[in-house]
Amino acid sequence: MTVDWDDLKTVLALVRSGSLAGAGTALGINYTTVARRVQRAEAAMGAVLFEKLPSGYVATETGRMVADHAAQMEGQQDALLRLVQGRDQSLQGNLVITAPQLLIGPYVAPVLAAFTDAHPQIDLYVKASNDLLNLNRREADLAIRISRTPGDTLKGLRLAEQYTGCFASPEIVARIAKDPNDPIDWLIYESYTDIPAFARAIYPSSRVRMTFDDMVAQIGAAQAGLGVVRMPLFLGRRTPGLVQVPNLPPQPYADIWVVGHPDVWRTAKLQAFRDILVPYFRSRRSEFVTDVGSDHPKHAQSHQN
Amino acid sequence: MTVDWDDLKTVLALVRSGSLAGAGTALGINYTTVARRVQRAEAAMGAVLFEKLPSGYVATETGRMVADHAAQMEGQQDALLRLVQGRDQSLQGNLVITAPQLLIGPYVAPVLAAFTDAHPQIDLYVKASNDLLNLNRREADLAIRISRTPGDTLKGLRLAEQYTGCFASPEIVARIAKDPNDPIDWLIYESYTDIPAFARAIYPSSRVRMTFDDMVAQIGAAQAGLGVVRMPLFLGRRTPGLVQVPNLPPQPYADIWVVGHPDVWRTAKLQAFRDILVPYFRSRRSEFVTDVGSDHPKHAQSHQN
DNA sequence: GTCATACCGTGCGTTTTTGCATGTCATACC
DNA sequence: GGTATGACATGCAAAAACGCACGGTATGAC
Repeated sequence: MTVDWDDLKTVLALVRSGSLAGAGTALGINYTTVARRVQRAEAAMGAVLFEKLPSGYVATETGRMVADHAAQMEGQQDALLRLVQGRDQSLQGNLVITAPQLLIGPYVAPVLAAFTDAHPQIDLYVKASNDLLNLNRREADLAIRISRTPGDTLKGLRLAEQYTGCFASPEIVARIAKDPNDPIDWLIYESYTDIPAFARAIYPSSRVRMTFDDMVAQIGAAQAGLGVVRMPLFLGRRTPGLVQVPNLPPQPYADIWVVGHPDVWRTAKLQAFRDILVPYFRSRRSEFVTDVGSDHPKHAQSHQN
Repeated sequence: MTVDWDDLKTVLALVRSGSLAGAGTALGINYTTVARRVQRAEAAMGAVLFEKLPSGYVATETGRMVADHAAQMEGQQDALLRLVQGRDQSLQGNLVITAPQLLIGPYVAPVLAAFTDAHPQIDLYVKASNDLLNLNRREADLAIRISRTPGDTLKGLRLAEQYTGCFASPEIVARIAKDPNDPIDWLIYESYTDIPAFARAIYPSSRVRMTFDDMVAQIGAAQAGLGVVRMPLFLGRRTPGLVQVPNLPPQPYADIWVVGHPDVWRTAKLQAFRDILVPYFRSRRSEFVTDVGSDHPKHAQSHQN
C-alpha cells in the first residue's frame, strides 16, 4: 500500500475546490485527470474519499482526513521552497510583488520602472490585489500592505505613516460650509458599518447614503457628487474633482508597510527591490500625512516578531 | 515555481541510497527515471541538489535540505496511511506480520495456519527477519519481538516470559560434569562481547572459542560439539543433539511481545490475528520458562506508552 | 416547458513518461 | 597492463498519462 504523492495533492485540491473542474483549473490540468487521479488514490488506499454526487464531489470523513495530511505536506513543501529560494542570491529569475490596486499607479509604478531598468534580468510580476495574498504559500515574494498588523510571522518595514481625510465634491463642501446643520450624505466602504465616530460628533445629522464594495467605484461616486468619502490623504488629494471637508480633521490611519517572509527576506532580489522602494516612499512621505513638510523620526521603522 | 511531489520523493530516495540504481530499486522504478526526475526537480527549484561524481550522486547542502523536508512529508504520508488503514474494519486484504526467524517454525507457524483457515479472505505476508522493521513506516502491521523494550511508541502485549539456558552436545556436558575445572569453550553471538558473567563466576576457566553473526550457524556449531551456547530455553530444548549444562542455571531473558502501531492496533484484521496468537502462546507458556508447569500471573500483560 | 449552465462519465488520439539496451568512464584488483 | 565491476549517460520503442470532444443529468431562470 503506497500512494503517489501527486494523487494526494490532487485530493487536496479537489477537497478545497469541491468540483473536478475547479480542482483541475487550480492545478493547471484537465478535470478528467483529476477524476482519474482520485480514482487511483482511492484504489491505492482502499477507501472511499468522495461521494460522487451529480452536484459535485463531496469529501467523506476519510477524504477530509487525507486532505488534512496533504495540507501538512503542502506546508512542508512551501517551507522547503522558501528555504531554497532564500539561498538564491542571484539577481535574475522571477520576483512577484503585490500591492493595493490604488497605490500602484501613483507610488509603486515609479519604483517598478526604476527596478526593471536597474535589473533587466529579473522578471517582475505584479499582482494588484486588495486581498491579502498568503506569503507563506508563496503567492507573492513581497507585499505592500496598508495595515495596522501587516503580518504576524512576517518581516517588514514601515514605508510611511498615513492619515485619512474626508473628501467630497466642491459643491458639497460649499454646502457644508454654508449650513453646518444640513444633513451630510456619506459613502461608506463595506468593511465599515457606519460613519466615522469623530465625524458624527462634529456633524450629528450625518447619514449613510450608500455602501460600496469597491473603492474605485466609491471614488467615482464621490466625484459625481453623491456624498462624502473618508479615504487616505494621498488618494483624496490626487483625485480630480474632490476637495477636503475643512471641518473634519485628518485622522491617523493604518500605515503602509512592505512585508515578506523571513525565509526569503534577505534574498538579493528582494533586497534590491527594497533598496529602491524604501527611499522612494521616504522621499514622498509628506504626501501621506497631514502636516506637509514636518519630520517625524519614526518612518521606515523595522518590524519583526 | 512549483515542484512535483513525486520528484521530491525521488530526491529523498536518492539521498538515502546514494546511487541512482539504489534509489530506483527502493522506489520500484528504473534508475534512468530517477536521474530524469532529479533533473526535473533541479530545474524546477533552480538549484543544484547533487554533485554528479563518477562514484555516484552526492547531495549538496541544498539537496540535503530538500531531503529533510521530503522526509517530513513522508512522515505525514505514513501517518495518513496508518489512519486510513486504522479505519478499515474489514476482514480482507493484506496483513503483514514479522517475527524472529527461529520463532516462526515452532510457535508462529501454527498460528498462521489457524489464521489463514479462519480468514481465507486475508492475504497474509510473513517477514522472517531479525531486524527490527519500522512499524511507523508501515514495513509491517504487527511484529513479534524478543525484547526488553519492545517499542517506545507502540502498543503491545507480552506473549510470554522467557529464560535462557546454556546448551551443548552431551559429550561436552559429560566432560564438564566430570571435571569442573576443565576449560569450557563458548560460542558467542556477535551482539555479546563476552561469556555471561554468571557463567564465568561458576566456571572461571571459561573462554570464548568463536563468535557468530548468525544464530542458526551458531546452533549448528553447538550440535557439532564445538562448545557451549547460551540461548532461549525454548530453542535449546527443542534442538536435537543439545542438552542443558546442569550447573548453569537458567537466567531471565527478554520476553516475547507482539507489538503494533496504535493507529492500526484496533483494526479488525490485527484483532483477529491476536485472538489466535495470544491464547496459543499462553497455552505453551511453560516451554519458555524454567519451572515447567508453575503459574505466574504476569503473562500476556498489557504494555503501552 | 424550454433553455442555459454546471456538473460528471467515457472513448479516442496525442503527448509525455518510462524502461530497456547499449555505450562510456573511473576504480579496484589481479 | 588487462580485466571486472559499479557507476552514470543516451537513444529508441513501449506504456502510461493526458487532453479533448461528446453525451448524459440535475438545477435554476425565463
